[in-house]
Amino acid sequence: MDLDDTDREILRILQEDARTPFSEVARRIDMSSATVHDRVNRMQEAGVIEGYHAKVDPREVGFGISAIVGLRVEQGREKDTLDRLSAVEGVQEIHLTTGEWDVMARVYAEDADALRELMFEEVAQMDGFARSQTMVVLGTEHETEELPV
Amino acid sequence: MDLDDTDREILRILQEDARTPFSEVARRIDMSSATVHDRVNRMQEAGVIEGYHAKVDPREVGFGISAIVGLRVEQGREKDTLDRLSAVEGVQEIHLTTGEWDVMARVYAEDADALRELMFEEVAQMDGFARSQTMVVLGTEHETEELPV
DNA sequence: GTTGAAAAAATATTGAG
DNA sequence: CTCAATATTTTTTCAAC
Repeated sequence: MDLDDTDREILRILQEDARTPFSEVARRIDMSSATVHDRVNRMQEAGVIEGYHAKVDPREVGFGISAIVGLRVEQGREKDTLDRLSAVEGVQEIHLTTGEWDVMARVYAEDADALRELMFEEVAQMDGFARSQTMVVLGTEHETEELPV
Repeated sequence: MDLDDTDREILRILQEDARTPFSEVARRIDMSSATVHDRVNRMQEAGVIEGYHAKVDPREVGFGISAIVGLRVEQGREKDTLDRLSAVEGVQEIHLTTGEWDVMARVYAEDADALRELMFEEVAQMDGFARSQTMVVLGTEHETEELPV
């Protein structure tokens, strides 16, 4: 889909605050809210906007620790192995990558103990993983949901 | 902040679709919309809900490639180095980690060429980084914005 | 592709149990 | 904390340019 400057402005506003009323978006970009509505609909249908999500603070809901995990997957069974990994609660992202690891995953757990259990008793024991490395996140210096559109 | 089951249900709904009208949230959890409104306000004020963001497909806005980057930071100048890294366009996340790398970052770029430029001509040249490794994301197997609350 | 206006729906607010 | 009623805003639709 081709996006013009108006579309990009709308995206910027909704990335920053997805609950901004269309009427206010319209005010800010100096157009009618019907136009905003129409453009947002088209961007949703085209898959440019994939959804709207409330960002919840992990700590406030009991996830006191997270880690970035590198994994080596045994050849020939990637699909099945990753499907099982996806289903593990606390596993938020799984990316196939070049370089040192086949897979990089982001996992959340309640505390260090739960993370140990998750990694060493659940993930590392799963068939299909040859090796893993857990990098515990000590802190997040910078994090944005907003792409520079 | 203490969250009860009702709060958690509201969080689940808003994590899945942040634009769900409060009246519909209320219907689904069988409460009045005033209650939902009140609870959402309290969760916002307490920082449980950090915001609402439209999820935009990176490819649709010109980011055809992304990478997970490991970095070693020279001791004694972490703060300044990471501040400068945060300001680089396309750098979405920066986490301090244990293990092989001091810092893990997620970066987005237009294409392989732009990623090379970003990494080797911008980041790797920055004072303060001793070493880096770029793991190009070949695909994303699983990704959710929703924490299992 | 955009607009303005009207109808439908949702949200904010208030007072009370 | 929750509800119900009301006042205010917003969303949605649609004829018209």
